[in-house]
Amino acid sequence: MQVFWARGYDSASTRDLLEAMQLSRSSLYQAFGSKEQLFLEALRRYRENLIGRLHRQLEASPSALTFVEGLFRDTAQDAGSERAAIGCLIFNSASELGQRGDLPSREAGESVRAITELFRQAVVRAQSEGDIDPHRDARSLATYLTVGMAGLRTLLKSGADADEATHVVELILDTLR
Amino acid sequence: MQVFWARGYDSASTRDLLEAMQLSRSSLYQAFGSKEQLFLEALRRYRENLIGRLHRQLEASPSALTFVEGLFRDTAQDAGSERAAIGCLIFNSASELGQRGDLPSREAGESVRAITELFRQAVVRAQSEGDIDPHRDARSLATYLTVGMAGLRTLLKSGADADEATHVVELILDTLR
DNA sequence: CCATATATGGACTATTCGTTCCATATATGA
DNA sequence: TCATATATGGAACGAATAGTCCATATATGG
Repeated sequence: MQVFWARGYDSASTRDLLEAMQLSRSSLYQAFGSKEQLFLEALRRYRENLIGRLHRQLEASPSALTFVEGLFRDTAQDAGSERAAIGCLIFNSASELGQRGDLPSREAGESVRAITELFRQAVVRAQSEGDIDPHRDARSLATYLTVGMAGLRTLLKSGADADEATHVVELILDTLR
Repeated sequence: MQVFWARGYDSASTRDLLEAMQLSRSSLYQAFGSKEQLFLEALRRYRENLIGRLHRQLEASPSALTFVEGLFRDTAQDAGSERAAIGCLIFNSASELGQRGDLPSREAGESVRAITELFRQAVVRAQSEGDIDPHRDARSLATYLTVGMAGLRTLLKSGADADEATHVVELILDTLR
């Protein structure tokens, strides 16, 4: 998974994948059938891990707003790190695969939508907690947060420092209030 | 250039490039020396075209704010088109090449910064025109717009429709006012 | 018109790509 | 212990990869 994560779908070679998985060639094709299938499994697993973890964090948070704030601030603070340079597999894949119509492309789109859905739940809860105006459209605000996170990740990849990223994050979060 | 644009740096094969440029193998290597050099030239040319065009649009605009608004709204309205699926070479490259340290990667980062600089000029002018509070930090607002555009492009690649994108764009633009 | 310089077509490297195949090793169940 | 199923290592596949080379075409300048 880390191989697809760091190098992207097309550029990840089967040799890299075999080495990372400590697996023989035939074992991989016996277990997954193709590079495409392996990618689909890796992406789904990444998504379920991510969404699951974020969901638990959201539930454990004193308020949905502080969860969103913490998520964005932590991401910004990560500027310059190895993690920030690699980014997020979901946004990486969406950017690389675009709308090319095959299964990996559609799966990437689905994963972006799953992130938006997570954000939507957070927004709805923040509305019920009085932190966001309940009359505002939760779905649009959620998509806005997805756009903010996707853009932030691209900014970090372009080499922005933590200061710059943090200022931007505060501007993004201002919209919620 | 369209080849790098549509397929990315790594995945663009020399054969595709030759065909698109109507050029023979030896001619390409005589003229550019390597695929990397060719990419650098293509990216610089794309950037100068883009920045130049946006600069002219900005100058021709009745106000800097309407220029920014028009740019974002037009991009959102493009949802579902071929153009939107391909995205922007600069953000595509920044996302693909990340911080991997080589020349193409650094050039992609520079190009993102060039976009931010264009936005900064627009913000400064909008401040002088009374559309944006002059006390706000123009540089942060400019980076915010870069993040908004990068995120918007990722959203469009993930298959969002024009309605969704337009709502998000209005939220992005609200921050300026 | 001829000599020289540059541009080009296309065959040719060596390597890597994703995938298949088969012979052998290991595990499982009777 | 033996038969059978599954997992694995490694060789091999044809196609595609970036890049090189040379012989020929084309253009240029005297």
